[in-house]
Amino acid sequence: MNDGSFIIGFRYRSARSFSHLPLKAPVRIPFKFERTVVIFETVFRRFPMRLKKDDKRLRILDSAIKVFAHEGFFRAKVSQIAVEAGVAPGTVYLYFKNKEDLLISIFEEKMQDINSEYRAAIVEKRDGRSRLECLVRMHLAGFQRQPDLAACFQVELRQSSRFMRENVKGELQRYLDLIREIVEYGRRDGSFRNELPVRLVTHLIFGTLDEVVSTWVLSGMEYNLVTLTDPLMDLFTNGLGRGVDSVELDGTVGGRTAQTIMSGLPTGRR
Amino acid sequence: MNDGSFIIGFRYRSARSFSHLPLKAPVRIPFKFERTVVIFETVFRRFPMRLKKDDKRLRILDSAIKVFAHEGFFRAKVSQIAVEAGVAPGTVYLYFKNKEDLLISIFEEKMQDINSEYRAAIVEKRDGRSRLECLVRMHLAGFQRQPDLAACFQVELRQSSRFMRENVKGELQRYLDLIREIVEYGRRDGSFRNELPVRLVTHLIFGTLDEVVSTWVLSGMEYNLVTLTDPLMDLFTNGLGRGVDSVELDGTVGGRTAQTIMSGLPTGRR
Amino acid sequence: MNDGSFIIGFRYRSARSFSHLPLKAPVRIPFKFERTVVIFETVFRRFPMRLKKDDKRLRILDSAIKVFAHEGFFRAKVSQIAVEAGVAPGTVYLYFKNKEDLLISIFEEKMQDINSEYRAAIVEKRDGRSRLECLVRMHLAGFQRQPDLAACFQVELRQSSRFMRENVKGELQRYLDLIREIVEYGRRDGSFRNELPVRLVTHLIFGTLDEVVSTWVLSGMEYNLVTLTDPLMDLFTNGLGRGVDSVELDGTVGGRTAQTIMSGLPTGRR
Amino acid sequence: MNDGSFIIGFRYRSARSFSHLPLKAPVRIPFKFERTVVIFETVFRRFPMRLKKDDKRLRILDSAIKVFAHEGFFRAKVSQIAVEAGVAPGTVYLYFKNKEDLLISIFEEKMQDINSEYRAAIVEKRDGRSRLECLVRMHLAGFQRQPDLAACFQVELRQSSRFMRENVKGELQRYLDLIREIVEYGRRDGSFRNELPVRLVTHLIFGTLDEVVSTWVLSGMEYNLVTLTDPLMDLFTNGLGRGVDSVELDGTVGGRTAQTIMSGLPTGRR
DNA sequence: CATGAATGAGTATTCATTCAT
DNA sequence: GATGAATGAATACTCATTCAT
Repeated sequence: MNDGSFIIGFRYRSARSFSHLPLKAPVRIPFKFERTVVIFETVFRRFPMRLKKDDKRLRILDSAIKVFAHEGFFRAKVSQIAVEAGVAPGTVYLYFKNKEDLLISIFEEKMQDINSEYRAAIVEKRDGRSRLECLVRMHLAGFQRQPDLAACFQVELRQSSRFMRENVKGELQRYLDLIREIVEYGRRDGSFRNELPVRLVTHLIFGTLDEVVSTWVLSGMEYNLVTLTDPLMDLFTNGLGRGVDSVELDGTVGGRTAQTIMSGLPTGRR
Repeated sequence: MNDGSFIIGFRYRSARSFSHLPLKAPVRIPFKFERTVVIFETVFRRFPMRLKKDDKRLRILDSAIKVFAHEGFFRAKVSQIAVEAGVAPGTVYLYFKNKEDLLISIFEEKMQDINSEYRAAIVEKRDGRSRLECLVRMHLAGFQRQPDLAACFQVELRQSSRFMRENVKGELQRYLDLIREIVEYGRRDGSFRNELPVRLVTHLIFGTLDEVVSTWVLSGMEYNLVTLTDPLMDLFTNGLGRGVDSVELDGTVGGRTAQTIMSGLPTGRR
Repeated sequence: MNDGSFIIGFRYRSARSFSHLPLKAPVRIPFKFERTVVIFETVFRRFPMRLKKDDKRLRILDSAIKVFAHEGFFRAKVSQIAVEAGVAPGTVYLYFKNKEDLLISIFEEKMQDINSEYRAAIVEKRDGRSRLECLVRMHLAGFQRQPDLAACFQVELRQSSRFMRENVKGELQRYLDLIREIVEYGRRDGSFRNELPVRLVTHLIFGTLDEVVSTWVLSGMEYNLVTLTDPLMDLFTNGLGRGVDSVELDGTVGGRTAQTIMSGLPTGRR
Repeated sequence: MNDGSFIIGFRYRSARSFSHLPLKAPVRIPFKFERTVVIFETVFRRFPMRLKKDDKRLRILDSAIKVFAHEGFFRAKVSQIAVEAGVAPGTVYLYFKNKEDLLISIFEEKMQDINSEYRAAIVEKRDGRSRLECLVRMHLAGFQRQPDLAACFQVELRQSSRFMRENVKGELQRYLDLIREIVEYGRRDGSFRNELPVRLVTHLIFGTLDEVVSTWVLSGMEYNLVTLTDPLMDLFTNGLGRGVDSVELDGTVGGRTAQTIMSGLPTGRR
């Protein structure tokens, strides 16, 4: 859809709504449009900004998260989402192109927030291992905090073939990039082995986190996800192996590591 | 719309009906009828099809795998599956309760085969590491051999809430059990560290394999999955941390690495 | 979509349904297809022909005529048509692609009948004037006999832009051709003036018939259309003029003509 | 979809908003937003639009003509009309009761103008034939000058059942009356035959003009309508029959022609 | 067992119209 | 008067499932 053309202006919406933005192009307008949107609206607008509309849009998006999480994408009814959001069904279509756009938007916008937030937190850590631990912890904590969003991400999002085809290369890719950068950073600072197949490691990390969260979602979200951070970090960094050679040299290493790993695991789960 | 092409024959007509013809040209049964159709159904149509029932059931199941993989569960039409299988739509319901049952059955029956086959192969390996490698290799090779099944397992199967709720504890659980047993076996024979959180390790292994296969499916299945076996095994056993080789040279490195790795962790949390 | 592949079979319909046809290609299958359909089904079919289906299709078509005539195309509900035909709404879509296809089919099939029937009747007349009168009479009588069809033709059919674009050059054009042929025939046999602008005359005749029928439809179909045949023929052949020159030569011509013209007109209408 | 054209403004946003710009390029307002859109809405937007109300009402009416002509009544969107007129959708409802009222108003008001104008022109002609010719010429020229209006009249107006029922007796009737009066006037002054069935003649004239214009509209308005005036007048006055010239030479021809014409008619019917 | 014509419940989406600002 | 965001009624069409043959 995006053919590089510019669209300036938007449906049913006063241009002024964006006047509070610094407006460096491109500005994504989250309505029905599928193109880059730019506004050169520069001067002398004195009427007040009404942000209630954004509120409405957000309410619809959050309702969609809730309904998709509980009903599943295909079973979810747009009218139900509208009711949850306290709007009429038609209103949903003022803000989203269609039901699938709703699903895609959930992913894009929430993932965008996640990418920004995580990246900001991660760059403050000074070594690869800390960065990885930071990511793991935030990943688990984030889904724990927003279970419906977790359900959407882990299950429903995969319903959309358009999503699968187009968006893996979008925000999700940026998430994978973040992981990859952490691995590469860790490789350089000596946290991780130098010869690591980076792409595969990225899959290992993401796949494991994904699987752990999926299992948590499907199990009814009954335990604390975040407690898995430490043992996961241990697995990531040390693997399953006895560290055969080092153990041979120093039997105590295993023991010390063991304590570290075990601590923090929910006892009930094991 | 009429472009001068000819359509001969009809939908919902078993493709099998034409199997006695010397048809060399690819015979495609349309779901959308936007193609030329010709029937050479000329003679002696009364000889019975000698096909065992199980054959028919299996054909339907395999058609379902194909169609689900290509169209997605919700977009797949039962009539499509029937045509691919060379039966009437009603016939599908002689063998399966409904569309979802088809999906569940795919998983249950194929997974059962996989569980049996893999287990048989694995018990022949005499140590945990070999067993894990055997599993990884079979997992990757298996999906590589049956891409449609892979697509079903990785994506479509998650559509069914009934599946998600009931069947995770079925054959999939037995697959996870197989992984867990391998890990425990390896722990006992010294292949793996003794203190491993087994369940988490299982997720790490399964999640990684899952993610690797998913990525392969979504990337268009263009590369060779099986070649990932060795690097994956390395990651599983050794993790990301700097490790073994350097340890051989300098026993203290292991310790140092451990310290380095741990540093930066919020002390309060450990 | 048409990639040159062959598709064998058609939707939900036994090929035998067409076995009663002489099957000179092309055979229009009135389902969802938008292409010519040909069957080379030649031999040894012993099962009985079930023509009930055609009956059902016809019932739907006739219901559509009735509902379109009374409600108008856009206001007509497919479900209403189904109810009138005594079938389920979904059944309509087994026989017609969509609502507009229903409208187009009404026109095409009924117009086809009309063209065949009228042409057959007309060729038996041996001079242009008789042929024209035959056409006028059949046109008026035909609509008089089927008022709902008349309403469809005169009003509803024009709703369909697809109709307007594509079908004016189809069966309707064949009707106009019939008129044109009559005019040309009459020109050759001396019934009509030699220098007539044939196309314009065709419009004059068709437009007048159309207008007369439309007026009749819109007036509530309260009077007898057929009685207008003779006066219309007089107008067509003699025009409005006093036949100035001839009248000058022979005053009686006007009178004789007058009697001819007036006879047969419904007195109530004038 | 993107044909390189620029569209300035956006949906539901008054095009008028841009009327103060030195816009030379054609400004097309999109209804479907599949084009590049740019807004140069930069400055001093507070000067009031000095447009009389009647001007606004007229602009809406003219937009409606354009949109109805291009889209058809049912497919036309009120919002489309509003954008074309440079007003908000709600504004349309300040001037017109609803969408259908818009259609009716087009007819009533434009037809009123036509009736007045034509009548004024016609009364200046001193004999029936000249009057008829004047009407034919004005009819053809009028539609030629306003093709959108022609399309509305010929096609869209028939969509409205309310129109068909109520308004045929309104301004359209006055147009038919005008024709009838011309015929009667011509009858009295000897231009036309005395015994003409006036109402039928009115249909003949109106139907022919209507058909000729419809054909012109549907053919893409590619030829000059007005040039049809003379041949149409000839047809109206002289009909199709062999006539005048030969009569001058041989008075008996008229009789013979009459006989020839009549022969072949079913005697019983006359 | 097989068939496939018929069913009819179910829903995303549109757009004329309103009314608070 | 003018606006345009919000409304919500209205409906064509699909397709899983059934059951008479």
